Amino acid sequence: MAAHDRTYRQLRTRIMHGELRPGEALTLRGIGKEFGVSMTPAREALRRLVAEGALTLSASGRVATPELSNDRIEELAALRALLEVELASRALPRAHMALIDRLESIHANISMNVKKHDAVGYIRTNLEFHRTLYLRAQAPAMLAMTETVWLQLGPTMRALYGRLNRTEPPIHHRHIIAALKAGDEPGLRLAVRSDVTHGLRLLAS
Amino acid sequence: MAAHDRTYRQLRTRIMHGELRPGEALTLRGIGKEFGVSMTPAREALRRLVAEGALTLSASGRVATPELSNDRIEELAALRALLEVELASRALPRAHMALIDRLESIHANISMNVKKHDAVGYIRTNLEFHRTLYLRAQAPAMLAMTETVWLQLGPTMRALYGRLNRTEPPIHHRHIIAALKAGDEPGLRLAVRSDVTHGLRLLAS
DNA sequence: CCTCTCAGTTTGTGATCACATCCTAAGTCA
DNA sequence: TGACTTAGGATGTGATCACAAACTGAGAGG
Repeated sequence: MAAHDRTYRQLRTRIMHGELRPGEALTLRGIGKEFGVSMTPAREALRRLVAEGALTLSASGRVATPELSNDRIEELAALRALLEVELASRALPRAHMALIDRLESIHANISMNVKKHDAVGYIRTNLEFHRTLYLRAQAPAMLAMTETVWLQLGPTMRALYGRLNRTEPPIHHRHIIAALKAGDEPGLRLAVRSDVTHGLRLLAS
Repeated sequence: MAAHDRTYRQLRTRIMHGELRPGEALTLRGIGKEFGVSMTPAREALRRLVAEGALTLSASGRVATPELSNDRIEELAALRALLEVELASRALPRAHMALIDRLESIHANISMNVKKHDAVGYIRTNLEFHRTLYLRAQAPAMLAMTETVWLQLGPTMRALYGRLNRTEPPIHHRHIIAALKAGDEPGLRLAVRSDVTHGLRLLAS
């Protein structure tokens, strides 16, 4: 596989899972050395992430993880709500029992990560929960757009859960599963919207 | 200004305005020669557009304008509806008279382009109409996301316009302006949704 | 007339280099 | 002590090159 693509993928998951702090700087030669490639593929990987909004580019060409303003966080939360409510709604008619079982299994993993106070693990399994549901919507462009929002929020999410110090798994996931079982579309929309905006709202204060 | 950025911008507007046909291929050396730069900035510009979904990357690394399936077109239309209705709704409370005057002036330009059968001019002024309205929403991330949808639809829009052979300016723009004047939010949402999905629906058939 | 083969050409990839700019920190002067 | 200066290092940019893979089209064989 192409070196630039490998580099891109690894950096992307690191960012989405919150393994990088907001404001952390990345250099071409540093990335190149870390992944054993030259500057060229490192540059492509970084510029691609910049294009997706996962990284910011300073006026002098330096690239770093974004430090989001409160306004930006609220806007991204609104985008998550808009897109994910639609995705969940489209997934609902196709959600059979196997999907619900899988969501419950992922939910158990989330609870485990909460207990272990593993922030990265928590973010990873939480996103897995959402992605598993949305995959059923059969809307790849919409899902891709949602993932770029997750990407933009990655470093900030980490900061959020660091200062939140959770002891309970997200209550809204239970509501999502219940609404899926009942085929209750309004309930599902509300549960997804609450889950998405819940944590981010209190970060922006 | 940086060469790769100049190249990127020029290509981007060409694609968004429908100056390239669906399926048209682009090469690094060709782009480089056309814009008077070497392969390096040409590559960065192309990869950035690929990252935004404006161009597709074949398995062998060749890059071309996308040929969208009907399902994909419908999905992108749904995304436009979702995002643009929200943007219009957010712009409504801030829409004062100067904005409405400006929209009416742009609408006159659209009518002119329809009369001249100028497809590229039509697409350009039509997008200008929407962007002018959405700029008032003060939601940069949402607007950026909307523009990447426009970008993905660019070449297809051109094909659409060619087979549509319009003789009248879009009726829904008048409804949008009327709703703005009246401060009628439900009416505005409906008008924007109709305008956005109108043309694209009949393309996917 | 159609299909397969293969050599020539085109194309993307990644490495390296020279250069201009930016950043940093030690040093200097008021 | 504090602000300014400056030299050295670090960093992004763009050009060029070698190489491998993919594509193209002409020609051979059926």
